[in-house]
Amino acid sequence: MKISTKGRYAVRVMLDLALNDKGECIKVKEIAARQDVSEKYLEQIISVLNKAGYVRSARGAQGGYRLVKEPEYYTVGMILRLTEGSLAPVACLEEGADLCGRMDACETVGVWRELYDAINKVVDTVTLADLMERRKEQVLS
Amino acid sequence: MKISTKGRYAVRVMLDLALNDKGECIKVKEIAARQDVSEKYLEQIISVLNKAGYVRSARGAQGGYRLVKEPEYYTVGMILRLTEGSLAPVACLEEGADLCGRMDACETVGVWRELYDAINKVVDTVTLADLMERRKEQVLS
DNA sequence: TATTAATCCCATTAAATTACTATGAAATAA
DNA sequence: TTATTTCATAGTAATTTAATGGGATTAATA
Repeated sequence: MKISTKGRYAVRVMLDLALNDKGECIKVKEIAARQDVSEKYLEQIISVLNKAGYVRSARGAQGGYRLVKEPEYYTVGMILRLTEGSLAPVACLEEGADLCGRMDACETVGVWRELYDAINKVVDTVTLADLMERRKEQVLS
Repeated sequence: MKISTKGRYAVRVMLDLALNDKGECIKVKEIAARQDVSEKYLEQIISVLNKAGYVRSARGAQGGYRLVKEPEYYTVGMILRLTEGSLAPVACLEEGADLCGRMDACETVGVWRELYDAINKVVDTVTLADLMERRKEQVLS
């Protein structure tokens, strides 16, 4: 039941882009340095964000990335689902899952559904803007 | 963010013992047949439940397992934590985790903590007795 | 136009985890 | 004493994770 580095790093990349937005492109190298993670690995992760249209890239010298929409727009859930896949705690709850033969006899699927709902509720409620706000509170205290 | 078969099977084993309790020992072979999972694999899982004192074993012919306490006593959370380990979505929230250097600067740990709380709330609220009850409702409908 | 700095793309890999499988010893009822 | 069961430990194939590496492409700039 762990979120992988891929998902966690993706959230941190998006937040980094939001926090350091000065109207210019931000390079992977900068993000990697600030977040202290492998540049090459971040490259892969941000490529997923790029293909999904969450960030826009500029190639060549002085290139880099920026968020396409406002920080209010992106929820942690969107980012995690994109990078981690479904957040369902069991495969049979995934959208488009081939239905399990025990489904109607299954006494446990109910808990997993509740768990799934609880997880979704949390991650879909928090946006990048919320995380930015929290940071400000941290700095003040 | 998946619960492994180990954790899921453990819940099913415990529930199977609760549902099929007739005052006698229940053999792994029976449970494996009912739940349609590998006997040998279940043996390993139930051994964890045994060592934790959740079930009691009787060795030899006519041996088997039974729940130590009432189904009301066991929450899904207890069983999952025992078999899966901590349900924390990130390692730094685990009890006894060596603290991350970025902890105080970390803008994301807040969401993970909320997620952790939400997960714990669900799994700690549901007991085996609740699952037994749900099953009855399923059969009636 | 040449250089430099960046993204883009694809392949590889070491380590860990998952989900078993196998073997055989030890205990106990009949 | 035999059949049946748990107990303990080791092995293993497949998958996933978390990267690393090499090189092609693009674009600003000197």
